[in-house]
Amino acid sequence: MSEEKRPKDQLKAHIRAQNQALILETSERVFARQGLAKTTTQMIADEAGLPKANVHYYYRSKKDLLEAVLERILRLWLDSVSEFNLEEGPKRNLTRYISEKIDQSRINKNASKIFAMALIGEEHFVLDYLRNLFVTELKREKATIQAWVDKGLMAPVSTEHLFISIWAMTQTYADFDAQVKIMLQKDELEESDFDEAKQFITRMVLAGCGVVEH
Amino acid sequence: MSEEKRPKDQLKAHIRAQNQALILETSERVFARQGLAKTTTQMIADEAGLPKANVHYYYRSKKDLLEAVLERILRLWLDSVSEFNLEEGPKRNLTRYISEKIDQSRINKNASKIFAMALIGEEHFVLDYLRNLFVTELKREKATIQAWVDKGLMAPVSTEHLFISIWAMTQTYADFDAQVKIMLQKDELEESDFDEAKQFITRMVLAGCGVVEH
DNA sequence: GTCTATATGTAGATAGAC
DNA sequence: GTCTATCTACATATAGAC
Repeated sequence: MSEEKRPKDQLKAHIRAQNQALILETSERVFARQGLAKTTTQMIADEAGLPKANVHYYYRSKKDLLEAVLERILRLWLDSVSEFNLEEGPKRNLTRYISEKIDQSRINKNASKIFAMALIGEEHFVLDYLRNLFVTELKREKATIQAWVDKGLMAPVSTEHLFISIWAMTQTYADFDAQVKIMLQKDELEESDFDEAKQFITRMVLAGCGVVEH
Repeated sequence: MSEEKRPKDQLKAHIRAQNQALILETSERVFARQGLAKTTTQMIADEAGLPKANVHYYYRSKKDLLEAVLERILRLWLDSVSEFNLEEGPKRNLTRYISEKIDQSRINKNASKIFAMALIGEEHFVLDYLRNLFVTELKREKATIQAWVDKGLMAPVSTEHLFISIWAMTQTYADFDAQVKIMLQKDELEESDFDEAKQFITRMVLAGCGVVEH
């Protein structure tokens, strides 16, 4: 009975996917620029070139839309940072991790800002995500670091404070870029600024963790 | 001609000062809890036990009120961190600076959060303040650090990236406390958590800057 | 699936009696 | 200086024609 409907369904599914993608991309820009609460569905609709009712057709409420944006951000985000590789040792791993985090902030600044805004506003959606992340990811990294400590490759440090510090330092270049620009007295940050940040942060982390050269 | 009015004027001035203080303190709590945009003058009025029109009598607009809150925060803030003392050398100075910044975040968490929210939202008021701060304060600190480098007391580092990192690490314990709580798996942060943060951050900064022991 | 028109709620702000 | 009542604007969200 639904045989004849398939082509039409496929077309509809295509339109749906396209419009949803357009709305999500536009929302990410507008949310990052205006702030979560100041953003209106009207602004998003205007910037996407759609009537407002169309936005509400795909995402019933503004809250639904924000959560869809956050989900997309977080999914892409996890993929852009490598897991620790036990055999390579702390020096290479920490250096790569910091580099990837800085790249992530630079390349997808809007995503980073939205995440920070949701976190500072204590959005349940983001807190729940972090709790999950903690269980699945962080515990593994913690075990890896402990193994390096046991092998004498680095000093015993608090994994929690280490990650808190690395995240704070790397994300500040995206989330508080207005402050960073004032500090560096630049109108826009260049790739070289991010490279200097990488070097400085890596140097501090490796030295602070007493990572042995090899 | 105004001789007889003085007592009445003094009373009015007293009432004004008291009400303004009440409104500012309440606003700081509500802004930090709800976020800048989600906060309504009605919420502030309710929590202060005043009618909304009374709030608008003292602060004509919500924007005026937010700026008054920010001004109060920033004024108190500068006073709570010591300036660098050239003779003491980098180890003592950096250790004290980090300790004071962490204390500041812990003791006045709401102020720190409001500042972060205003910064991420790129409020002109805060950006202008930072530009002033840069000119007056940071240039002096930069000269001091350069003097230490010249004396061989520490490695040559970028003052800008150093301050960006210290600010990021110390403020993250206040601004993103929800994230920190999840990482440390605690319902509330205790003074001991902040002490551990101090130690970890200090260790990283001193080691990363190659500060010589003495 | 699209979009105009509209319902409903609530924000910021003020007039004007006390 | 206080506070009720109200104005205006605009937000979210939806109904219903196309």
